[in-house]
Amino acid sequence: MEKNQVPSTIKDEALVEKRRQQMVKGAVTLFTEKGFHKTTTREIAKASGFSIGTLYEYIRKKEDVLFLVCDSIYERVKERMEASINQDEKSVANLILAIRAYFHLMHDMQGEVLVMYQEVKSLSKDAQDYVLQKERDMVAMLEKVIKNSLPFSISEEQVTLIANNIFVQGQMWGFRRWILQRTFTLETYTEQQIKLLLQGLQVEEKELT
Amino acid sequence: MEKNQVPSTIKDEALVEKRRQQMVKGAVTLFTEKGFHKTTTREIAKASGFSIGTLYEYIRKKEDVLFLVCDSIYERVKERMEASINQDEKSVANLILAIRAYFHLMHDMQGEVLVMYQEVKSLSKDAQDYVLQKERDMVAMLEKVIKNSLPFSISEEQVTLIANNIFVQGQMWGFRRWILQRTFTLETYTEQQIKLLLQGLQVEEKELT
Amino acid sequence: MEKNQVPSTIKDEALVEKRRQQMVKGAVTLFTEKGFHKTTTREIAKASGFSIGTLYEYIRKKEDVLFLVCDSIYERVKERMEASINQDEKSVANLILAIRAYFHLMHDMQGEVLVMYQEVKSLSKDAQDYVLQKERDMVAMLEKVIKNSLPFSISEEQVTLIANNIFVQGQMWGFRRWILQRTFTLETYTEQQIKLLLQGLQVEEKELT
Amino acid sequence: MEKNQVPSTIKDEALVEKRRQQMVKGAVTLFTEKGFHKTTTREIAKASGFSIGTLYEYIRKKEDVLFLVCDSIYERVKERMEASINQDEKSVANLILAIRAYFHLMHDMQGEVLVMYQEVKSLSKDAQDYVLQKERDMVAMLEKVIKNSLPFSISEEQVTLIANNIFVQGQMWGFRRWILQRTFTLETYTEQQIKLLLQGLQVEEKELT
DNA sequence: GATGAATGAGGGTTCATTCAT
DNA sequence: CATGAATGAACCCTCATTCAT
Repeated sequence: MEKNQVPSTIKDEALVEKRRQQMVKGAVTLFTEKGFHKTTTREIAKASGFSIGTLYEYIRKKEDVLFLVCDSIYERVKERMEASINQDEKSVANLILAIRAYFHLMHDMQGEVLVMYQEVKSLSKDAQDYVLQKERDMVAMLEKVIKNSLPFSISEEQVTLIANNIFVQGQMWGFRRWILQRTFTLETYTEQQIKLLLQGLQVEEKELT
Repeated sequence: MEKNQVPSTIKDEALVEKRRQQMVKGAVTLFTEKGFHKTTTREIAKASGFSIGTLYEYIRKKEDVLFLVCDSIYERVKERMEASINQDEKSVANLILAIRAYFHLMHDMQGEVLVMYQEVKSLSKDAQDYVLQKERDMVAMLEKVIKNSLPFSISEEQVTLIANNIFVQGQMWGFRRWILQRTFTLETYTEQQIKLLLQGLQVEEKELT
Repeated sequence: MEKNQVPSTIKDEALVEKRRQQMVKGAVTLFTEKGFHKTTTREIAKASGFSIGTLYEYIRKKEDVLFLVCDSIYERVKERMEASINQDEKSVANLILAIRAYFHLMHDMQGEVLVMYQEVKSLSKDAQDYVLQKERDMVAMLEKVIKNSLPFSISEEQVTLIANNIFVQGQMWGFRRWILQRTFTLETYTEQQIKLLLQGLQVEEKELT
Repeated sequence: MEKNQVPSTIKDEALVEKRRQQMVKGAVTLFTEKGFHKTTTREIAKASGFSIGTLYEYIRKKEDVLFLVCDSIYERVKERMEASINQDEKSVANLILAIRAYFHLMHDMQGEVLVMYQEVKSLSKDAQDYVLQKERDMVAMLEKVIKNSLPFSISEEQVTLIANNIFVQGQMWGFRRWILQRTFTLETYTEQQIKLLLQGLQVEEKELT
């Protein structure tokens, strides 16, 4: 289950990679502006810098573009998260680091993430499952950091709940931007959410180093 | 800015109301299953129990159906929330009551809410503003309850943040059902979120009556 | 297995019948001139006297037009043959009558028959079977007449062979028109083929009344 | 009017010949399976064992492939017929020999012949004339044998008619295979047709040696 | 000579919307 | 008021053909 779920008639794999990057970049902009359905394949081709014919050398169906976009988003999210945090370090500081990194990421990828959430249902069942799995992986990452960072143990359930809370709070920064970004900056938003969370976990300030 | 944003050629207002209820009911089901774009006007007409010609006596454009759906959703949400809570009562118990009522509501309206979030961007700018305002009203309601329920005062900012957290946690129960409803029942989910919240607010258990 | 193998969104059955007649008429001309593949659906619509949108209210796919054409051809062939001959009369004269009627028919429907033979393979397997069956019915009709008309008995095999010979000789008049219609008129062609056949069957001239 | 109606950019004529043989072989299979129109040039290239670019070094247009196929078919038919019979021998036996050879040939080339008949109209007028001429040559060959083989004289017209009958009866074995090859083997089919023909010609059995 | 990436005209089909009945 | 046949703009996708390497 890889991105070569989407076959191409082009043999040169490096070229396929390059063209698809162009495609994803152009498509994200368009999907953000008008949504998947109102974006035409010709527009995607144009925004990607090639002709409609060429577009279809690299995908089979319009839906494939959406899949490629979703795939690329999670790939980038995963990359950046893995670069930012240490999943195995055992300290609350690491959890805070992870949240900051994640919120920051969600800030940078507001458009992409919004697109993904509004359009996944246009994917085939299979593709949806694939994307959902990536999301689960992401949440699992957060769960691991949470477990490792707490000096005392909490139930699995609670870990799940908190991980999901953090996950959607990150997305919410982009989804509900019209409301939140009027009151908060990314920094104040991040710090206040962290504070609320730690209080909820009853972790003393002093325990943070 | 009311639902008569959507004009009809029919004079008999009671009939208009009745027909539109049929429409919304049929449309929600269809939109839930296939999304707004993949649902045709003919399907909406059929599901509503009348002909395509008749459908267009009660709306101008397909988008109007979506607007009517969104409007109806918020109408029902507002009604039920107002019936369930007392916005002016000053006690933490009232907040807990409100959260329970809201989560329960989100549970009952999973399909509708999901549709709304995935399709609002298909509305015209004006209609989007209208729906967004309804959402703001809803959040404002939560903010009021939060402020009234706390025995000590917290900053406006924090109230906003908490209200938004509660708001999306309610939606999240439906949005992320594939993950959450595997681990929690609506009750365990609700109670754990409440617990986490109150700890975050550092409200002592005993303060609840 | 009827012509309502091809569903229509139009409810008024009489209208469906009428529009499809227009369609078949227009399509046969076009198919004769340029073949099925080189004829566009827009051309069919135009030749039928309605818009492309209307065309698709009466069919599902372009292939349906071809099916309707084939179906209509055999329907007309069958009608005319049944009107011209008496399947149960026991005389050689009746066979001669049948051949004359059939050749005459093939002459009148040269275009249609040619189209059918050149394009059937563009039909789905199911539709092909349906058309093939109609053809078999037609041959069976000839076989019956042959059997009834001979004063002595011949083998089943020979009946089949002769029926098939007559069948393709009729079509050949249209298929090979560039060669045959230079040498023969329909009448001389018919009479010579009849003569050859009867000699082959060793039926004495005098036996014909 | 030769096969070099189809120009090639390649100078090496032997190579052109070789590549075109590969092409025709691959194309016949494809055309038989899916017809000319539903076969893509890429498929032809692949089946021929070279790239699409190379294909176009040996032809100008897709239609050229069809022409080459038709040309090759008649070339092979002519070759084999000339090898099998003696056009100048004056005996009924020779006619019988010719028919047997021709039917046998049509049996071996069922696919090819069918393709040719269903797709010729896709050729340009010029190419059609060229193919038609080859067909006329073939019929003329049969006419010559018929005339030479009869001990008494019959009219030109009748010769034409009989030649055409034989010609289509040979094709019919392939065209109507679903019906005929259920009842006959190639041998029984051939012998019965010969018998019927000779009776039609009122040639006594004993006259055959 | 051979390759295969690029092109874009053009085809089949859908569906929101209208309007005569 | 209700109906449903008619319309055509617009969309997705294919594939013959070219040309730089």
